[in-house]
Amino acid sequence: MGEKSQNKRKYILETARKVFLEKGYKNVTMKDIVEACDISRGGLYLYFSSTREIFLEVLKLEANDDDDVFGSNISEDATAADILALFLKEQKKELLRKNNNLSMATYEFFFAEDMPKKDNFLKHQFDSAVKIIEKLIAAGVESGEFYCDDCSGAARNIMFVLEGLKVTSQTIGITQESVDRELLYIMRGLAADE
Amino acid sequence: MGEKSQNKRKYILETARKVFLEKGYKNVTMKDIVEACDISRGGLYLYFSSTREIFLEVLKLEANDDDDVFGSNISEDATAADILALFLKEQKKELLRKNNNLSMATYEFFFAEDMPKKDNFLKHQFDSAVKIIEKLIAAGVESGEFYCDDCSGAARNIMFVLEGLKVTSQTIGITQESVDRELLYIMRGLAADE
Amino acid sequence: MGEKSQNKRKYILETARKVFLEKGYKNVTMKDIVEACDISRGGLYLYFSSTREIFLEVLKLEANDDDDVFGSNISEDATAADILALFLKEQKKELLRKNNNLSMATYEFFFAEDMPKKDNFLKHQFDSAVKIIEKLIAAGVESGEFYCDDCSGAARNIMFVLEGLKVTSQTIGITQESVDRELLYIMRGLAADE
Amino acid sequence: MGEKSQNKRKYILETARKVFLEKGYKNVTMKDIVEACDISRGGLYLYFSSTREIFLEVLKLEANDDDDVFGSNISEDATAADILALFLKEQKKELLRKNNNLSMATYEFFFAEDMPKKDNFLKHQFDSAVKIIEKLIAAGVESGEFYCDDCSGAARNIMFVLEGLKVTSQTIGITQESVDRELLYIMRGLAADE
DNA sequence: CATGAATGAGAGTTCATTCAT
DNA sequence: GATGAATGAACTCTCATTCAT
Repeated sequence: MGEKSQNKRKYILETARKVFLEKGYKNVTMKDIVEACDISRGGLYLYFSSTREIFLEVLKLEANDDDDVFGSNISEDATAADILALFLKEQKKELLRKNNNLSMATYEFFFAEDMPKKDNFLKHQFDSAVKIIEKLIAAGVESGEFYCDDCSGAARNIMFVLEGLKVTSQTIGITQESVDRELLYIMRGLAADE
Repeated sequence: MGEKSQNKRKYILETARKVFLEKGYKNVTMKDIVEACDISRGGLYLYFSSTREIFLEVLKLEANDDDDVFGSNISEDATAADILALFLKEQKKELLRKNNNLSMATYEFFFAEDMPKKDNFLKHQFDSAVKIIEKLIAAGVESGEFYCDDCSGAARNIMFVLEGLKVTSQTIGITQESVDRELLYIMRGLAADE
Repeated sequence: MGEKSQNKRKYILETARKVFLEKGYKNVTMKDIVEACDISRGGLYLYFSSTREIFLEVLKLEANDDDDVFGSNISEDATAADILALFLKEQKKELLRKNNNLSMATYEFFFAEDMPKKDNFLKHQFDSAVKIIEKLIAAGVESGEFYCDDCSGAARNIMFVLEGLKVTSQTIGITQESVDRELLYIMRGLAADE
Repeated sequence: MGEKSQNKRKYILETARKVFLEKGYKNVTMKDIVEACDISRGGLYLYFSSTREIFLEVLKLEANDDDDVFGSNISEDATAADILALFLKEQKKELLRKNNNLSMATYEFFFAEDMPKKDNFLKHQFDSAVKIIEKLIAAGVESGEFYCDDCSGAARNIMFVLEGLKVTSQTIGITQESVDRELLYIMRGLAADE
């Protein structure tokens, strides 16, 4: 039965997600997932044939969930600055969310596996985020909220800082104050009155 | 003989470095290192007892070598802007150096292993780099080369961007133009005439 | 429905035959046959319960088909020598027929499985072939075509040579010339003018 | 220690031989051999990496032992007929030796594995045996013991018969009388007074 | 009859680690 | 110090076989 099968598939991915959350990527074995799901060894192979495949599927689900980030909670009359602030706030939440966050495993995955650098979905995510931010800044400049003579550069800069924060939060840790300070620095850099 | 022993130790670390360079961190086994060093399995254990320990030692050596980065090639009458530009240029070289660079393995190591976040040498490196950049900027402001009302924030921002570039270069790839653009963006942000 | 069921049974055997042809005996799994037949795993078990059983059934069908070998294409006034020559020609065709021939799998089957040596149908085939050849030779001697003072021995000798050729063709290969030479040698041995 | 290592290697091969003798080729697993040798799983892999490899090595040893067959027990003044008779007697012994004989496993091996037909040592054995027999017959003709106008054909015929006997003895069984009868038939075919 | 998801035993393989020499 | 054979735990993966639907 296709539906039942789909449910089980989803169940496995959700369970596997928790395992990756806890143990990272490379330390997870098929056996770990089998045990976490409480299914048989062979049963797992009916659905997926490697931890790599499972992790990629988990990431896909994750990406779908993330798509909502921008779409919701934006009131009709929000200004560009409001939206950018909201976006950064979301990022901050993400950064500080210690134990419900796949960044660690994701980085590990991308470092441990040979992924194509030109065409992977991390790149797509990065590039599309840059575009969105660029538009927001441009809109802010238009409306007089922001001052910026290189919207594209500013957008990229923001994304690199966020990336830096993200990786830093995983390797050397980062405090809430640190994040606030960096995001504030960014917003200030765009402020019209500068 | 202590000296002989030290030499062998060093030989192992240098050889292991090449292995990590080629295969990353987690994919390297004690066996790999034994084979690369062409020593006996038991022999390796006389010096090190895990890949983790070896990798940490390799990183220590690496860190010592890196200390020279700032110390050399700076002429007496270099201005703050000169020095900062030089520093960024070094960073760029590092970023683009594809195959003689342990970043990949280092990131992998920090993601795959449970490291203390408060006290690890990546943090020390980061913090001391921030301090140095901050001083440079302050000196530049003093001399009128730079304009900046939050030297500390600017320094941290630079380091986060660099970290973002570094991780990005490993996961989704980065072109020389991209690096140039980002570094230019940073320098412009400090330019006095802004 | 019995008839429908019989058809399916036959379909499975015919499909399985192709699989054995391609992969031999021991390398074929129930899964292989299920997939080749495009039926369900459980479905196959309704008809057969092991590859061994299936192979034996395939061989039975095969044997039935082989019974025609002698019956057809023999004109009324054929002499004993003609018929023997025809028989050897058939055997030659069989020997050289590379890919539509179950010998390989059959040998493998008999070597890999513990079969009773006294009572298996290979033995029946062998023994009845010996008898037929013996009669042919006797008839040839009667008619003056052949010379032979041990028809039974000659018949067995022919069958052993054929068996040797058959196994040799599978293990170390055999050329058409080789086969011709051997068959000619046999016929010459029987020739009356020797 | 190379010598010790060689001894163990030999011990494994001898033990494995017994296993193949008992269970054939394809039914033997690495685990079977490990258990028969009473060594560790990993230990076996230090020496061999598959049952195929082990079987090939066993066959090599076997072949070396077989080389003596012709060399020994031949008195100075033996005639060609004597030597041929001796050879056939050896073959007979081999054929009837039920449980100390790798033929079964060897055939199984050659059927189950994809071996090159042009260049495998079975072929070498076959071809060189043909040559030896041919020479023997020629010598016998020379000395007046044999009559034969196609020594080469006769030699090949003998080998094919032997091959047929060999395979037949494994698949449908063969009695001592049968073997005697066939060998006698062969010798008679060569007798000068025919 | 037929399906196909599920199970679990078992084969293959690799390696960290030890230890007698 | 140094060797490398040996161990055994752990992991991957495949299938024969069952059973609820």
